Amino acid sequence: MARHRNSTGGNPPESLRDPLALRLGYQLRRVSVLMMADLVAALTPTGLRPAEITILLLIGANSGCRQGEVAAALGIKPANMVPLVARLVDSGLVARARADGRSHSLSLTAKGAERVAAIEKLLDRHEAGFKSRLGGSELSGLLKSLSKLRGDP
Amino acid sequence: MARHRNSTGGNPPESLRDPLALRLGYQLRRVSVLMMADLVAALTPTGLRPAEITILLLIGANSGCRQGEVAAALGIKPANMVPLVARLVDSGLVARARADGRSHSLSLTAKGAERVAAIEKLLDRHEAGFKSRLGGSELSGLLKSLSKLRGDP
DNA sequence: TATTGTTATACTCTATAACTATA
DNA sequence: TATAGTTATAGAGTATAACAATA
Repeated sequence: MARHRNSTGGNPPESLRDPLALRLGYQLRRVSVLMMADLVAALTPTGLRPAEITILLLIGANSGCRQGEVAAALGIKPANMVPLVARLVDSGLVARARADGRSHSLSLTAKGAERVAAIEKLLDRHEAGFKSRLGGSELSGLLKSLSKLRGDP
Repeated sequence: MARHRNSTGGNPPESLRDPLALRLGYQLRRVSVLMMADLVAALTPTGLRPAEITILLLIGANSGCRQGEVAAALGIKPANMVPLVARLVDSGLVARARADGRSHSLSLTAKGAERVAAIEKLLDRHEAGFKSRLGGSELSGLLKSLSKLRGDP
């Protein structure tokens, strides 16, 4: 049951029918991948990856928090936090102190705080490019919908 | 500049401050990951992965389309299509025919068409669980916003 | 010469299991 | 005994480069 492309000499269709257009999960993923690729490109000059900047931002807003708290908040497995945090410590952006012998408390160094300020601006610019595609009041509704999808009441 | 958790005998805060709450890209990604995990769980009985079902759905809606068209429509690299399509062919779900010696035209087998019908129902149920978290008219607005973010005018 | 598909491969992200040490 | 972090490793997903065959 083929489409018999060009079998009658007609022009081929310019694009395929899209059965995924109304699939919420698929559309979310495509947009997420698109924004992630743009973010990675924007982060290139910093030498940091997306997961690392989320860690930096979270520590910046919660100085002295424990490593496990950061992992839980970001949905990162504790085992995967280890090399991420180690790299941030090695880069001189994060200070790691023993909190009680079995837990680490994390905070930004002065250099890390500077870097976070620069990253915030970079993120503002990165997101502005996408937000400009939305109507004036559309963004807040979108964020609210996303929050509901995550399970917030 | 630590928070001095419990240093005055107070209770620790139940959660961290979230500097990512208003970051569109981050919130999109968290929801996308959440839905993807639910989808993977829902797909377990089928033995198929998300990328494979998108290929099946696209072929189902565009019988006879070329492999490269499917790759382009789904944002999959041609090199990565090869093992995906091969597995679907081996499973007896997809028929691959030479279209013009250098291109393959793809279509569903009878078994593949049956499977797609079942998958559509499975996807309906999967997405219904999330859509139920949204208000009545919220979904269409959300899909429209996502379409704009992808660059559609 | 440009296009379609393929092969091989490498890199990132994520997941699990087993371990150490501390409470 | 439960918790926090660590180590090692495996898997999935995705990326590039080089190639063959065909238009």
